[in-house]
Order: sequence, then C-alpha cells, then structure tokens
Amino acid sequence: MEQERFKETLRRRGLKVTNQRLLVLETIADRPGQHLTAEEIYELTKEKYPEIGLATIYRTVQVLVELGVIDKVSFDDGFVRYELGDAGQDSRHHHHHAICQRCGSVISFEGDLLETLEEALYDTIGFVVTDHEVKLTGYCRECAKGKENNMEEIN
Amino acid sequence: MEQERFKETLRRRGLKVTNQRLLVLETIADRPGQHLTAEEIYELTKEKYPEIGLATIYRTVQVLVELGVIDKVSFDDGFVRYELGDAGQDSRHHHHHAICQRCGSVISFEGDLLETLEEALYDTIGFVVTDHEVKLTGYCRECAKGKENNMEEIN
DNA sequence: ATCAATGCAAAGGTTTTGCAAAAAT
DNA sequence: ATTTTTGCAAAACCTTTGCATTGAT
Repeated sequence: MEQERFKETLRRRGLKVTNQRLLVLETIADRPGQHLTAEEIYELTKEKYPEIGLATIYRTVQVLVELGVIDKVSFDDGFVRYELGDAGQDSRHHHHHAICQRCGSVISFEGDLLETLEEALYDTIGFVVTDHEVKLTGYCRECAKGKENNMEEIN
Repeated sequence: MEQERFKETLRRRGLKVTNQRLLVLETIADRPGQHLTAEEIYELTKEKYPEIGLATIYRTVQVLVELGVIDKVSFDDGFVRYELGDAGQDSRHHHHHAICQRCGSVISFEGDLLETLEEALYDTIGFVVTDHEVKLTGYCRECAKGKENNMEEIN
C-alpha cells in the first residue's frame, strides 16, 4: 500500500517512522483537492491523535515538503497551505490553480502547456526547471455574473 | 512625466497626494527588476525621508497594489515582495519568475503563452481570468553545474 | 475646516525554537 | 544505548491596528 512507500522513504533518509508523521500525511491524503492550512491539519489530526502539538504539524509538513510528498501553495490570503503532491506521476507537476478574487474559491486544473517554455528557458539561460506553479486570478462563473450587476464596486 | 499620472490616479480615487506615497513609489520604480520586501522598501525610503514609519510602508504598498501600480509577489521565502507592475502595457500581465531553489536568485522573463489556457478555462468552467502568475522552480545555470558535483547532498 | 494619512507603540497572527521527556532504531 | 522526535511554552517574525497628531484639500 501507499503508506509502506512513505515509511520506506522516511527510512531511506534516516528519518524515523512516527505515528504523528503517518497521521499528518493521512490527514492530507484523505482530502484530495483540498488545500489545508497548518491549523486545519492540526485540528483534523487531533481528532485521531489528541495529544499532538501544533509545532509537530509545522515540523512534519516541512519534512513532507522536503520529501516531495506534499506541496506548499499560497493563495495570498495570509495562510500557507498544503496539498498532496502529484509527484511520481511523470516526474513533472501539472497541477494549477484558479483563484476567484471575489469569493476566494479555488479551482484546480491540469495542464502541461509549460513544457515549451521550460525548454526555451533551458536553451536560453541554462535554467533547469524542476517544478512549476501557475496561479490564475479572476472571477469564477458565479462571481463574474454578480460583477455585472455591481459595476460601482469594481470601478 | 510618470509621477503626474500617479498623482492623478490618487486624486481620481479621492486619495491624498503625500510625500510618503510619492517616495515609496519612487523607491520601487527606481529599481526595476528587483523584488523588494516591505522592510527593504522601508530602509531605502528612509534614506530620503528618515521620519517615515514602517506602518506607512505597509499601508502604502497596499494602496499601490490596489491601484495596480505595483504587484505583490512571493517566492516562498517567508517574505511578501513588491515590484513595479507591468500594467498599462496591454491589459494583461506577461511577466513571470524562475526561482533557483539552491541560491535563491530570481530571473524574470516575459511570456504570453497562457492565453490559450485562459480561453479554455472560460469556455469550460466560465472562469474569467484577470491576472496570472507563473512561478518556476529549479536550478539556475551556476547551481545546476554545482549540483552535478554534489549528488550526496541531493539524494 | 474637514477628512485622510502618518508615526509610534501595542497587539495580532502565524511560524519557529529551546528544552526536557518520550519514542524509535 | 543512541539519536531523533515530540509537546509545551516562549520567542521570533511579519503585518495590522488604535489613536493622537500632522498634513492635504
């Protein structure tokens, strides 16, 4: 199963397999498509392991990010958020976000149209891309509708 | 000159033209291509106006972002940064960043290959894109070189 | 004269750190 | 037995806010 691979990854790096690490990953893995803050991960993990501390959450997500198991994302709302990484798929990440600037909803979508850009970057300045993040801002369908009725607010 | 247009923008919004606002914008505008933190803007602006307070910097960059004069960017190093906006060019921003994960250097580049993606997003889910940000992570030429000689560190 | 903007200091919120105790190898 | 990890509380950090004063219109 998936968890065995994670334990193996920890051991390979000389890190210890702890209940806290397994549970934090489980919390995130059980909610694909969500983008959890440290505080949210803390509250959710406490349901299964009430004695866990917030500092452990911070230390654990740091480890998980370093291992490439989860990704760090930010939607500029003052919180750093974490989501399951799409590592292991085909070595590149193709997972992006569209953030509604009115209601704050986040839509995730796939797309691999950055490959030509990445090749060009390597050819011109020698930059080797290992990861990329595309963040689109705008208005989701609902809010785009509402916007038309509220032009005073916008301009 | 450029500054007149800024004063005009402030007035049009009912905001007052103050020395602090002019100087903060000048600090940023004088350093194209740099990505300054609030603290850096504070230190630099203090050279010209020693009595300015850090709170004013925070309040001013907030205004400048709202006016679209500067953009807020983050390279996940714990600082929010600001750079001159490329607004006014042709209504869309085409300015992106490649961040070296070893040395932290940031390379800015242009590119408008997101248009097809944005059209597709509108056609499929009705999302109206007003801005976009592309963040590439990887290794700059120098660090990519160094990496080959230091595989222990990486794996 | 009016109302917005500033500076300072204090408060706010998230994230990190020191350290002794507990757990994993 | 050794070394890492944890939990707690305190500290650090960036950012925001309250308020009296100053400054712009």
